[in-house]
Amino acid sequence: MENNPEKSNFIWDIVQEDIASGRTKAVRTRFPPEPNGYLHIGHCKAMVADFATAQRFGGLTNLRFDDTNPAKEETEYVEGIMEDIHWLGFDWDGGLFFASQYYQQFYEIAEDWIRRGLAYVCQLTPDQVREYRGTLTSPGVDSPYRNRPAEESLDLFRRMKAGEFTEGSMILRMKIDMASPNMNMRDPAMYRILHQEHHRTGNTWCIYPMYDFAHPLGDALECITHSLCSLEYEDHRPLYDWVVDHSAHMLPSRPRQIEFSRLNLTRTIMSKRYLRMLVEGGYVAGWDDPRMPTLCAMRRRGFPPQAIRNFIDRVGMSKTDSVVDWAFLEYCVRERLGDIAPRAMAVLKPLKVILTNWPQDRKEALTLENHPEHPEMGVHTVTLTREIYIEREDFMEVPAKKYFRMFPGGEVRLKGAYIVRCDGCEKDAQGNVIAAHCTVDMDTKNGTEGANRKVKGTLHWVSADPGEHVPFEGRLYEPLLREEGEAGEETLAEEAIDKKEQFLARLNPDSLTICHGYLSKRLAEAVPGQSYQFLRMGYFCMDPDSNPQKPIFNRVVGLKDTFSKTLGAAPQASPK
RNA sequence: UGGGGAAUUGUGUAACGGUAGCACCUACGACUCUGACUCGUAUUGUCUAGGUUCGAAUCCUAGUUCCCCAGCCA
Repeated sequence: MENNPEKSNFIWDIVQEDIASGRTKAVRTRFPPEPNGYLHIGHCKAMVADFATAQRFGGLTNLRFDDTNPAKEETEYVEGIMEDIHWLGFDWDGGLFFASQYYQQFYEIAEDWIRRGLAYVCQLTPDQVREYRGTLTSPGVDSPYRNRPAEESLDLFRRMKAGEFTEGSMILRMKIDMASPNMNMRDPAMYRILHQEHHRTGNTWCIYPMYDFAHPLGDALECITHSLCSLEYEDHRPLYDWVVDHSAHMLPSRPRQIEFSRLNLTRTIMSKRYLRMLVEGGYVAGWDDPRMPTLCAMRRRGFPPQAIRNFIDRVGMSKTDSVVDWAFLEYCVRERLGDIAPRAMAVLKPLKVILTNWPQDRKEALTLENHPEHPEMGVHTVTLTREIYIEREDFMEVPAKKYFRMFPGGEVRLKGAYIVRCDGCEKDAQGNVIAAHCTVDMDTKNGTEGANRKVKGTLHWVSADPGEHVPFEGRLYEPLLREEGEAGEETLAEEAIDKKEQFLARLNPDSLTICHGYLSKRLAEAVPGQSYQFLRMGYFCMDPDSNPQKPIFNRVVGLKDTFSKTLGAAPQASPK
């Protein structure tokens, strides 16, 4: 799909031109995550941009961990990120790299710059640096250290490296232009002192390069032709080019940065900071809580990787700020699962139904197809007994308009079994319906001539016989955030409330619903990670925390439901 | 009030001076032993105002709105 020659995008057009002009010989891209957290759906767009662009032009993609800040980075994340990339079906055919492996080369370039008067050691305090930087509308002021002799900076820089100074006492800065209208060009920091153990280089270094210095150099060192990144780096591009240009004599190539818009999703937060808050504040069960937008969470929830790739491909690539509807992702998931997920019957919120004319001990095995469109996927059997469970919402004592499920006096088909007529229901002392009574039309068994009679409704069901079903826990998910403009959100406009509170107030209290139901017995053989379509209820994936005593299924996504909308539209008098 | 970007239906994205298309969403209908799937139909769009042109989403001019930038984060 990403190689469809019919479809292009502005990035591929640029690459194409670069190839045509001879500027680019062999396309090479890089995917450069910082190992300071888990990848989320937003990263997929960058991943597809990087990997698919190279694939399209027969090039290679490097995986490069941008590990220039030891304070935030951990090996755990390196491993998680690699797992997620592979899960999505990508491979770093260009090789695996770490920015930290270039520390020595970066250092040599830095010394070269100092000698050439392109960098200096600055001993302003962090606060002073900020003051000297000026503002968006007023130019900055030169640091008093800006024109110190190169030998002095060189000596200081070497002693910085040797660990003689404390964190924050000095930095190495590029000497560009403190009056530049582009804030990034106002003598940006190249190196800061960090007495921190690095997850790969240990204590070898105590000075660490900044992104703006390390990234372009890493790209150039790896002969990256097209360095793709998100829009907020647009005004770093002049700096990116400056860095490459001023060390060109020490670099093998001249990369080009191209920016594209990030992926945003409705009712989803993508900021690492807020995601961390959710995890650490206990609002979710962890980084892989199925409500999270992280890839490990989506994997656990049961999103097929192919669906995510299709989604990203369809969202497209542009420079327009955009927010994609969550429903579009769900569509892609349904499309994929609809094709590959075996069908099964499971009742989420059970209501007992007694088939009054069915003999007490009669058990009848019935055959159900595993997939209506893929007969090669085979069949499975279910057992009909006198007492069964149906979905609570499939029964109404007083039927709503256009309701063609079970109600007294009405007929429905039990999927794969018989047509039954409902005769009435039992209630408890509070008036709640606790069971429905039906008569089976014995001439309508699935597959026989009599079954061809048309009835409007077909219900899924599970035998109530303990030997014929498995109790399970179903976890139903909704987006983590409330609908935009939903009731309760208007209060958030108050300036008085701080950002964190505003965010927490947007949390959807109904993002997780747990229900206890029954699986048809065949699902006892399910394994974690495997997805099924529970007939009429949606796609479900067995959770890794499942055990044979208590299977747990996550609802990946519901089926498209046009009926409940019409039901919801017409106000109902009937109690829940 | 500095600099850098972006504006095409409710959403996302095409159209590269020549019929504004596709997908999602929505609505209605057909089909159906899943109110699913599938199929069909329909509504809604070029930020504004000028200009160039036989012809403008596209080129020009002026404006409007939105996003990003003042980390020793990436």
